[in-house]
Amino acid sequence: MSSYKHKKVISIGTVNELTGLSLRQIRYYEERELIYPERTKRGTRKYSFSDVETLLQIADKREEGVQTYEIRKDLQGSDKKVMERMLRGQLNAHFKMNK
Amino acid sequence: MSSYKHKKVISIGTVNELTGLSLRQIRYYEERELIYPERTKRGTRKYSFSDVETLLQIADKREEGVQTYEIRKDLQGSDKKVMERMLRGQLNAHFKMNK
DNA sequence: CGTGTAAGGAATTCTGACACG
DNA sequence: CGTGTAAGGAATTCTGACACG
Repeated sequence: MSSYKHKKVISIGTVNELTGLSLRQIRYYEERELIYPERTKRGTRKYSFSDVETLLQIADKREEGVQTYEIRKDLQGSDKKVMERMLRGQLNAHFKMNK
Repeated sequence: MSSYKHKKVISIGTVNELTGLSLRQIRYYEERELIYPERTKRGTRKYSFSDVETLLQIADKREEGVQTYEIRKDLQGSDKKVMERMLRGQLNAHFKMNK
């Protein structure tokens, strides 16, 4: 479930190819805390497919002129939704209170 | 289904960390046609999570002393099984002849 | 604020080869 | 056969900064 999508294995150059965003943009969105890549021992950034998806969403918002500060709030909102959904799923699985 | 698992986005250094295999070994198994990484324009190899799994299987076989030639035959055998399984699934979906 | 760029250094990856066996 | 290693070059990534606005 969290295995391939969230594993941080993609280098910034590949993320650039996957998203079309410049290295500068990708690093800047990290600085603004929209994404959270990991670092290898030598300090190179590693991204997950999930990060790539988020970057694609960011690119859309940016084209609409939305500022990074606003985008961060939106992303946190949808993160919360995902968490809630997962939590609900877990609870349902345990207590079998669905339908 | 084929999206994240088969997308070639992982560089050889990361594959080394994920599998514990040396760069030399990883490249050699490609030479012996056990795995098929893609190349970027500049020629660097890119692997998928699926390739990483295959490499893990190769490592196990090699520890048992199995030669690369034999391993290739085994891998092709399991590839065939996977293909058959997928094909059967497709057929079932279309003709609803399951159970 | 968001992004481009030149700068210098450090780490990565590539290939072909010699080595051992 | 399978893997290590030294070799030299090319490409990648990093950071901090100046620029425009």
